[in-house]
Amino acid sequence: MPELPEVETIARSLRRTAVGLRVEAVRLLWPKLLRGPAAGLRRLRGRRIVGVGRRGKMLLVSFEGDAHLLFHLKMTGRFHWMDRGAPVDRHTRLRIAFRDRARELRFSDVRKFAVLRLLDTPHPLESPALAGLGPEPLATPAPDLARRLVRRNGRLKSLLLNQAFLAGVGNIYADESLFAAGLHPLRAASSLSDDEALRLARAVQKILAAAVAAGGSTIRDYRDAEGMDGLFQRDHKVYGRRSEPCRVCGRPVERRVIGGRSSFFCPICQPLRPSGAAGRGHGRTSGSASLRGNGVRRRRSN
DNA sequence: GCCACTGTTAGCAT
DNA sequence: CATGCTAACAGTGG
Repeated sequence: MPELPEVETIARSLRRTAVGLRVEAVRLLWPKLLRGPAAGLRRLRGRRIVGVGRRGKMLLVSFEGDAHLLFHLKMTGRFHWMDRGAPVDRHTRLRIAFRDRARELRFSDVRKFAVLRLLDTPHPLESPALAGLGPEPLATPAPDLARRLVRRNGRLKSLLLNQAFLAGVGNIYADESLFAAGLHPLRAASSLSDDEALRLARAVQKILAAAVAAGGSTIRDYRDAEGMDGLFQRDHKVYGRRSEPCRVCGRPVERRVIGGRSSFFCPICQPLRPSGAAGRGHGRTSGSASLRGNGVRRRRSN
């Protein structure tokens, strides 16, 4: 389900509604949700929620005393505010009740892919659970992202989905970004001209920012913690539009499986081989430095 | 009933 | 480093 814009929207929703509340009880209904001993959750009793954050597609709920719940929602993870006495849906995996509150926060997950970790550190963002993630697309200058792109060999589609390469982009926003950049999902990243790489970096940022502003995309299940639908699905140009006319050129949108994921693109607007004068070869933009070469050698992390 | 499909990703083989 | 396959699980739709 949720990619960066959806998780960001949920984080904002929880920030509005949950920060400041003091925990009365945490009940884990599906023990496998939590990586680590369930007993640890008892420590949260009596503590207030002091903040809600996001890193990539991970949601971080922070409590007093250096305790944090780190959620990965995977496909179908959702939060709901419910009356404490309301019937518990069969997909509810976790309940958090608060002092002096009639409503409790429930986490549900139909497919049981979601993962929860309890962190006890003053610096959760440096925890090993987040260590492998690539940069935050909206907090990294586009030229830096472009430089990373051009150093890789894989297909654009797979690279954008690779969380170690870039954190937070999933199937919807990868396809929408590639369309916005006019680049074919099968293009090798290393074949991009400097202009193309920069175009893609900016397209990713533009699409993600617009999606956050629209509250994410509601295709099926997704809602924020307050039950609100996202609206960005209305702006999808290619995702889920197989055989429908491209909104720019009118030709049918194509669907193909790439790297095991269904991929939607317009074969005219996103040609595999660049045509026309723009974007051919490895030419550098006049007056600006190349994204390639004369770079500092990367040292391998130990 | 069967089959294909789904917004994710870890693990393993090649 | 890249790619392909499987599995984790449940529901929906043809």
